[in-house]
Amino acid sequence: MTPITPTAPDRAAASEARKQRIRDAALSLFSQFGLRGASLDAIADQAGVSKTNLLYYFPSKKKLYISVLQQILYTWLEPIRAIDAEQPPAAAISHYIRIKVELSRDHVQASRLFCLEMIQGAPLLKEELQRDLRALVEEKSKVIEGWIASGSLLPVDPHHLIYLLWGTTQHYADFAVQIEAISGKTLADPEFFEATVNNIQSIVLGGLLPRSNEA
Amino acid sequence: MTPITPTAPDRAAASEARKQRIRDAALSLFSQFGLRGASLDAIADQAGVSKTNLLYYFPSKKKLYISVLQQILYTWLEPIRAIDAEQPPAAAISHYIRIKVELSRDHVQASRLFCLEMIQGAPLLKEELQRDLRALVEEKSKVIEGWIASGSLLPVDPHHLIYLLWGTTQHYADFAVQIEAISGKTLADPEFFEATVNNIQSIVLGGLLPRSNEA
DNA sequence: AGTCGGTTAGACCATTTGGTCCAACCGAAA
DNA sequence: TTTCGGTTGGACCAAATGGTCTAACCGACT
Repeated sequence: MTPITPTAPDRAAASEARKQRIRDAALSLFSQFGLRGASLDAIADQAGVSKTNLLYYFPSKKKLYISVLQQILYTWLEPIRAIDAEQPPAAAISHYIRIKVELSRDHVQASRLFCLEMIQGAPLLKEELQRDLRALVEEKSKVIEGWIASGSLLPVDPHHLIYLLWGTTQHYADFAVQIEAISGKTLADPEFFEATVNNIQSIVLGGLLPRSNEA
Repeated sequence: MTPITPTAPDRAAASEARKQRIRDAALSLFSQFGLRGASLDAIADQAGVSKTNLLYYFPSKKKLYISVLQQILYTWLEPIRAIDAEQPPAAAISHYIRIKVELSRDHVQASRLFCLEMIQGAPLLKEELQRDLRALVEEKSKVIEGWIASGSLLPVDPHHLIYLLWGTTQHYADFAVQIEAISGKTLADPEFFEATVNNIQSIVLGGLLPRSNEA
């Protein structure tokens, strides 16, 4: 399948492992300090590799950054792909919220890097956002509108619903420090994780106000 | 009130204006590239001031950063202070959402700098968060619990409600690029602004699911 | 006029940083 | 054994960066 490796396969595997170690270190530092704020020295250091070696695998800082970004982008947008019209909306949205909070728990750094890139104006992702993500959101909006038309969902603008879900779930990764300062808990705590999922689900699906039983 | 200025008041005023110009430029660059990513040269340049002059007013980069951060912190946490037990919850929360979305519209850079600082672990704000913000949230949580006890709000964990409100509203500032890529609109557009506020209010207060009229 | 303190900027410095160069290494094929 | 391509790292470089030093400026008060 892959082109025959010119040297022993161990060689190629070791090389790929090294690349991944570098990408991991890069994610760790980029997600904390941004593209400009993280230095190649620091990344190479954390990866346990010489800077020259890093630049052998990734010919420039920007290339490394893009490589890292590409790798997380797919994972990041996966949950929304899974939203599916066949399910009843309550189940679909509940499931989406859970998956997204899981993502915030298990991929904090990816979440933060994504956020950093957005804050900076997404110079490297703008095209992809405008093309792929926009189409994806449009498709899912159709699904939501179908639910509304069938009367199983109250009328809301699908876009804003999606933004609310994104914003809320993402918040638990990006602002984890703040949340920990206030609640003293992290998503790593299973109880807090469940409480988070349940509360978001209950507010989004049921709202805050009790329905006075009139009419 | 203030100690008598040793020189003419114009002098002091001009000086303060300059300081503010520097802080503004600093906010603009720090909020885009972070503490490490923004350079003093660039800040001085954008403020129309020599780098030496900048360092005359703010003796170090870190001091400048802290000064900027301090200035936005108060503004940033003001809306939650305004939540008040006397109002009915629907009005109080609706109002809070509107104020917060206004903040995301009018202080994008402040929002982003705040977000950046959180992502980095808030090394400079952690104490203040743990002390002031925590107390503030605790106080407001009491108010929310009062509403729940009186039956005018469905039972939710106040903390998670607050996080949901923060996350959702903040999202419109920090991820403005993404939102613009998808919706093609900005909060600067009055219609989009109103739609944003209304949709968040309606989802948070009323939820998504229609209440089947049973019982 | 002189001077005094707050203010401003140009020259300069040490360190950091992204990136290049060259010599060496190493396992496999000839 | 030699050689060869992929791999590795130490030395090095030019630019950028945070910060200092020194000299001059300027308006107010004597």
